[in-house]
Amino acid sequence: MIDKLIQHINSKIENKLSQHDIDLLSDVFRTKKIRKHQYFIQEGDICKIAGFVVKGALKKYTIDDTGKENIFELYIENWWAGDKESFMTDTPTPYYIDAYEDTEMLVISKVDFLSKLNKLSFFSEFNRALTERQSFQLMKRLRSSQTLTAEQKLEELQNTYPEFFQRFPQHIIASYLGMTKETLSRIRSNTLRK
Amino acid sequence: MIDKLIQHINSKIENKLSQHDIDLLSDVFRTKKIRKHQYFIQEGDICKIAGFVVKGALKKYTIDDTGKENIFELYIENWWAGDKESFMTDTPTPYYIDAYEDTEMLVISKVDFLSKLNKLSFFSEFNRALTERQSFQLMKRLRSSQTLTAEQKLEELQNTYPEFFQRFPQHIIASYLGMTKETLSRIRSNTLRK
DNA sequence: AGAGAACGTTGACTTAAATCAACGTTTTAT
DNA sequence: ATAAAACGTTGATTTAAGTCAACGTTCTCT
Repeated sequence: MIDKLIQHINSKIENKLSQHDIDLLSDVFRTKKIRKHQYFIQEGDICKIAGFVVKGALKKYTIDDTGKENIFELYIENWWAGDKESFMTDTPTPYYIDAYEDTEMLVISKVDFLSKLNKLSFFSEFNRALTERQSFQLMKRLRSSQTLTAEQKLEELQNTYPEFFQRFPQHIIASYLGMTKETLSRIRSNTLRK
Repeated sequence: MIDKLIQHINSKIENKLSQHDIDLLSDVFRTKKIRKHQYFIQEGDICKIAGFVVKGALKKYTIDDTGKENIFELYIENWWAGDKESFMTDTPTPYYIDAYEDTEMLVISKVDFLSKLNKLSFFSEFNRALTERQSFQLMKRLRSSQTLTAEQKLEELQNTYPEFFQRFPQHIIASYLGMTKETLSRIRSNTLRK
């Protein structure tokens, strides 16, 4: 199971991992299974672990005062799930993350992350690249959120992460895009008609 | 002039900079002045430099097909201006950055950034912290963009960056918040009335 | 196999914010 | 000093998307 993580890290760094690195990774990551509908984190938690999705699907969202879910991230295989801000700064998370499918993750504690991984040059390089990439994606999403119409947002997501449409139902995709399920449904029937 | 940069970096890292570090920084950063209305970067540029604002104010924006400016970032003293994605990945930027006031910056080339700074542990620590912080802020802004009303967005900005309201006119603030100047004006007159 | 939940669609109506336009005030440049 | 540009406000109108509600279909669990 650690293989998928090794592959993932290898794909993002310059030099392949040594056997020693691999042993160390096997040591600090542990398996965590989350059944459908179960929480990985809940609002108010101070996140002590972060997780790499080996198999399954999850969603990250807030719940507003009317009880509505606002979804911000969707995770499938090879994504990192968690609230990095809560993890790094020891502050309560505003998010929930729960499994939309039965999920298997490799998780690491903050203690191990800081004391064992982050001082390894391969890992800090990997982590830097990942953080940077996430920040580019966030900037793009903010831009889309502020400038695109609902129809354009849908089209962009279909180009960027087509796999989401295979894994999540429409009402979840709609919330991720910041629109209602009704709006998404209408856009789809309009664009099909063309 | 380099003093402001030194102070800024010192405030974000564990151990203070040594004289040697300071000399090195003085060496790789050069001064750049930008007069009001002049560009720092333009759409299509591959950004070869990034800059620290010593004095002045700038805005980062795209221009849509109708010619409208959509503002995404505002920079004043002690902010880093540039398109990091273009800078790091050598891709054309979609943004313009221009000076809203006469501005003085300390700029660094990508070559020096990679070959001289990033291998210094104090700088990579600083850079990591900065990138991480920006990514947290972006997540928060995306969340606000998707879940808050215009009135709530204004209130949040007044709490987060009250200094922007002293430095930029309302129509620029409005665009930064993803609303029109008319909407911002109406919100203000409504909330004053209360 | 059957009940209930989850999901997607459609229609009628509402609403927050955008657009369009006009106008007064302030700032800027020469 | 003065003309032009930049800025902010207000009113009338439009519009994209949200809300509310009903209904049919498809999963899912036991």
